[in-house]
Amino acid sequence: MKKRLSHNLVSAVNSLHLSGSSKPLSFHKKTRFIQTVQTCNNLVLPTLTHSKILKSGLLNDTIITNHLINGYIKSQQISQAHQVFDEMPEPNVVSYTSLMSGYISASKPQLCLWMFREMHNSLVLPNEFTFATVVNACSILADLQKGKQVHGLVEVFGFRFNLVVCSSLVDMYGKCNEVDFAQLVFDSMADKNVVSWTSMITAYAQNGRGNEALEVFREFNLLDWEIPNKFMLASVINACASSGKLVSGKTTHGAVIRHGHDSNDIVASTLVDMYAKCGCIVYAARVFRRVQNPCVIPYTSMIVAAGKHGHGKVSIELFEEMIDKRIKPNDVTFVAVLHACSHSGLVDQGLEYFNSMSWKHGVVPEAKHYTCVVDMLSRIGRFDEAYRLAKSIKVNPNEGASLWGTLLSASRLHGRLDIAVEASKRLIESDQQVDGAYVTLSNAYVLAGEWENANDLRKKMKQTGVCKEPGCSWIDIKDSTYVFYAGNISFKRGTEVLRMLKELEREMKEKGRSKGLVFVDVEEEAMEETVDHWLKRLNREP
DNA sequence: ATAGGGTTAG
Repeated sequence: MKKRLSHNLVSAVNSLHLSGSSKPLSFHKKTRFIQTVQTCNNLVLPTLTHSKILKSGLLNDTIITNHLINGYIKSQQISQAHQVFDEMPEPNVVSYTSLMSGYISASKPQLCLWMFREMHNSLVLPNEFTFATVVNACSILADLQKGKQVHGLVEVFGFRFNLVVCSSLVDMYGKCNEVDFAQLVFDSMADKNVVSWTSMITAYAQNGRGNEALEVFREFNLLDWEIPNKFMLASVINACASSGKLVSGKTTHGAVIRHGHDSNDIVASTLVDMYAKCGCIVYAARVFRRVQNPCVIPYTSMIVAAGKHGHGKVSIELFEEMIDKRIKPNDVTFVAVLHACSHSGLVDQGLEYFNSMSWKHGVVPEAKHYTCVVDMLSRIGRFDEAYRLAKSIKVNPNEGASLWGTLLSASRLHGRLDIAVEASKRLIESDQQVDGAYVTLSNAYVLAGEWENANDLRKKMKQTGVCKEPGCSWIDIKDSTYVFYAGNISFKRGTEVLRMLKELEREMKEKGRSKGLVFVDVEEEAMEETVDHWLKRLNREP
């Protein structure tokens, strides 16, 4: 590899022979030059060739300069690329589009949009590459408004029949949680390929509509003109995981093996995740151990899987194993570890990991990590620390919602009304999950016996039209899905379930694990009666 | 010359 690089370097210089002379290059030399820049993948080469081009006066040649821009982008020197762009007398579509996609690979999608606006103000017209790129920026930002604007321009410029542009539109609508729009675009497409089908499946899978994702997958298979690839299979398994479909998950696992994708890291990660979410931790572990040289992603999935099943110690072992193998943990890995510690009561170890993130592993804690720690501390009743930590960081509305939401539900469980009030105030301020905040706070009042406050809050909800959709869980048995709504036991064998819960509660109390279960997830006005009824019943019973 | 899809938490 090293040899090839230095060879490139030499040939770059040789192919130019430019020093001093400003003679136009021969076609042959230009081609040689372009080939050299294309293969460059180190930091020195673009700069070196840049200076050669500068001396030769070739910087006015748009094609040559575009190659230089791409050279800088490939070697991750986006600001240099932009500088070259700025000095171009006549940038064309490629110059603009290259820089735009450069900004995306530099994880600066905002600047990609900015470049697109610049382009719009110039006389250069966008092409299908430009649109695919800018739509991609919108989906990374999950910016529906921008996405729709760009979609309008796609129609205006006549790219609505372009396969790639439409695939990225499907993806964009999916990432913006507008699955029905995604379906609309998908249905309007004349040409479809594995990528567009995968985008559609992913859109459903990532929006909690696993059934429809599987339906689309079935439709794809019925066409029988292309076989699913690893991208598609990963997405389908994700759909199974998020809707708890073990049987479909196993069937898809079969397809993964048949198509020879079982050695793929990411596919294995989705399988680990799917089995863990469907309750089969043993299968999850088996799939994980079969991965040769797992990278950070399967490790993280397995850490999550163990943590979810209450094996926090195993999560920690996996983390340490990973570090020993010199695999660098990322931000998600730490969420997983902290989450695992939190759910297994390994608070001190969790705090230790949290404090070592930055200096030991080079991962700067973000809001989501603070949220985990707040969760960890408040779970065991260390509210004052949790509250202090939550107050100490700056968050955007979205992050604030999960941060204060975590604190709110924990403080309700522990009956810390003061913190519950404070947390819900902040939650309502963040203008996210307002419905949930109202309900949880009102439940906290109920728990503290402050019925009047609870009623006031209910009234306020009615006035402002805030209404909470009832939460639910479900399980698939054979071909049927059984759905259970929060606060509702009016299904078959409901009383049996309640009796079982009481029994579990008794055992937990005996082992000192719980101060008592809370059965007050009043989600709807109409259910208040039944819940009150239970509450009284539960209080009456010893 | 420049473009599209997969994973991990709550």
